[in-house]
Amino acid sequence: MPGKASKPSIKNEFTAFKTNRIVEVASHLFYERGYSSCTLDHVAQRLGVTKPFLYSYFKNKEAILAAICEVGISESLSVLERTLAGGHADHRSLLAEVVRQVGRIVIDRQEYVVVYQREMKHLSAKDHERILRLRHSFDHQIAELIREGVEAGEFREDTDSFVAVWIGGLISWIPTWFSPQGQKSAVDVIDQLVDAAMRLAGAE
Amino acid sequence: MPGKASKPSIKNEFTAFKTNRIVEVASHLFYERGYSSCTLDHVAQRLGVTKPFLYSYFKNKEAILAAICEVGISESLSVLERTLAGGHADHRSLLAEVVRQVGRIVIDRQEYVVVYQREMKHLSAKDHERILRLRHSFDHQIAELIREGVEAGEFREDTDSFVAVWIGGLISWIPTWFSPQGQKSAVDVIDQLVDAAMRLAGAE
DNA sequence: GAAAAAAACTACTGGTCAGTAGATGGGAAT
DNA sequence: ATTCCCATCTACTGACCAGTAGTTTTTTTC
Repeated sequence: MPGKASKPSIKNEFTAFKTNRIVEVASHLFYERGYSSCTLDHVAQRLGVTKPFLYSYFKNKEAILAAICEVGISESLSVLERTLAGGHADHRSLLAEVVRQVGRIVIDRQEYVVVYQREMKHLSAKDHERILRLRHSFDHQIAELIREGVEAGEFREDTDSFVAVWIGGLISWIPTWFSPQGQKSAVDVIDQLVDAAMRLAGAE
Repeated sequence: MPGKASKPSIKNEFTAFKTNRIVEVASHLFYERGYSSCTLDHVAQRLGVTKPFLYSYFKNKEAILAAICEVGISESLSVLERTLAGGHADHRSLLAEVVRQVGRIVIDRQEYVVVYQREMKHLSAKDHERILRLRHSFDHQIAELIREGVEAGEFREDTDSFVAVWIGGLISWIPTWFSPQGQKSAVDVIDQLVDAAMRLAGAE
């Protein structure tokens, strides 16, 4: 059961491993077929187990979805906070670095992010609210970063801190069109993303 | 049945009206509950009719979805072409005008656009391909507009025409966060959108 | 206004699926 | 070796739903 803080032990590691595998496989299938059209029998089959197995690791189908939805945003938040803490010279390079790292996450976690965006509304009110708070915290910190950067004269002074939302959109949009098999490599896309974010912030 | 070119007549107008109402109501319910979780009985009930009624206007559930998905992109395309035709002075104002108009469409047709993005994968291969072609045509024409603008020296010369995709992302992202009840009015958002698009294109 | 045609309805089917009760079997403890 | 326990499974239920067959109601036609 995720969200439970336990002492580390061989047993807990096994449990964590299995929980994780369920989330991985479910995420992939939800991505392919959509949450409502993907059955738990499908997920179980792909894992080589049976449906009741899933129910000993998750309360119900929705709990699996919640676990999936949390991955992208909580990783992004922790990268954001780590980057803000590690002393970067100026707001410009700070923003660039955050965008670069989060861009990497949404590309690596592409399917999780897409499932989150598409299926969010199937979350229980509680899970929905919790995850939305994480998202708002992220946007808010980016907005703050931009506000400070404008004050410091590093971004064009007519830049509204609301561009944080536009930059968030840029990032969130990637997983819907990016394909690892496409012509553009992940690195190319991330470079372009960083460039686009800097343009939006007015940092030339 | 949509996609049928018939002589105008009172009868056809009635049919078109009913078809349209089905699409409207279905779009709203698909938006709220998701395509797979929304039953045709629900749609019928909301319309004050019964399920077989729907089947005399659409072949099946997927056909209703296809009709919904087509709205946003086909309106955007026709606005794009109208704007390109109506002689605008320069590429800068041409791009601004297209973005403004399409921004207006995605806000007005918010629910249609979101359903399209979320539920696209439930379309039949045929419908999916047809609608994707429309989308690509749009992106391609924007890319062309930017390429010409760069050549004409109206946009920064280091602007890759791939920013068309980023601008498309900016636009497509709006319906997922914009709320008519929110603090920001539609006009504000569109103004900001146009500003953001111009920054991405490197038109200062 | 009767007959024919069109439109919409009632009532059903066959299949699907989240979630559960109780069985089973293999490892740990005594 | 026997008991117990935990993980997992088999087998089921109750509800739901896309799509349809055949009937009724309304409109059109003559």
